[in-house]
Amino acid sequence: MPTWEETLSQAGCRITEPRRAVMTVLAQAERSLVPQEIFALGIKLHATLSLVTVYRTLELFEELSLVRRVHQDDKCHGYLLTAAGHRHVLVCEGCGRAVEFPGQDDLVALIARVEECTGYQVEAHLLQLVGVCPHCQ
Amino acid sequence: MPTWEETLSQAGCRITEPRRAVMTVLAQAERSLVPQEIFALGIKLHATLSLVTVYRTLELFEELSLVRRVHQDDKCHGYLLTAAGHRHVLVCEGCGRAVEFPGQDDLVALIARVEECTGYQVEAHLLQLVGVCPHCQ
DNA sequence: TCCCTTATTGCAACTTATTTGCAATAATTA
DNA sequence: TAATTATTGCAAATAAGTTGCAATAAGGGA
Repeated sequence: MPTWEETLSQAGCRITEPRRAVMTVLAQAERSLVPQEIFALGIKLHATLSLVTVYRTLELFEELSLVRRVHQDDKCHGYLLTAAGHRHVLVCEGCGRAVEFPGQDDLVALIARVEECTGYQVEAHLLQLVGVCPHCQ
Repeated sequence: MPTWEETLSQAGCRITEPRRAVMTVLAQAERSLVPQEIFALGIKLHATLSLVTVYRTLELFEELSLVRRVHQDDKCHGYLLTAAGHRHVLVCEGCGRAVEFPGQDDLVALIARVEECTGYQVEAHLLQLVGVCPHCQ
């Protein structure tokens, strides 16, 4: 598994201080963060960081699958570092802390059935769980 | 199953032209619509409809579970009329057409397993499928 | 049916979120 | 180290959603 720096280089992108700051913030976060939050934390690491750059960096990172967006009922668009092999997220409604879990298999049967019933061809799925984490219980 | 008018009345809310327009638009839509779209269609039914009212109406309808929000990769917050008993949506990435499907059972096992692994208490889930509908294939 | 109460509406202004153009800056490659 | 060009940050524009408030209209009761 390549490092994020390698992923960036291979895509012909540069490794810069702002990007490093965003990545560090996300790596240290134990919950999903919105751009504003990433900016607020990131500026401590790179004093001239701008919010615009945070947006652009997140867009790039998402294209490269380095981060993923998580959807929440109210605020869409929290960002989370992508963990290898994991595709689903469980977000705590109390503190926003997030854990990832595998769980492809359970969906395969479901998706096959839905495809048959509806005639749709299913290309992707969005599965997120919302709950209360051990800390918040 | 009560009509939406009954649901509104029982909640102490009034049945107004703007609300009727929003409901009609959603009932006739075969895909999820964003507030702007609902406004554009709704103004044909009620000439003085305003976008502000659309937002407020959608908020109310969502509280009363008359409509549901659907999330999409890019644009969050499309709205869809709630069908009874159905909790999941399959959205066509071509035209936005949406169908609903049941599918609780498959998730029960998955959720139980995730709860055990993570220590989280799962309260809700967001499952949406994205695919290509028969029309668009 | 008309009146009265009060929920609802629409306007205008505001806040928040996100995007874009562009000149200055800094990362890489030779 | 110099040259090339991706990237940055500013400022301004755009988009999305919210709020205060006076005017309006729904619906219960006389």
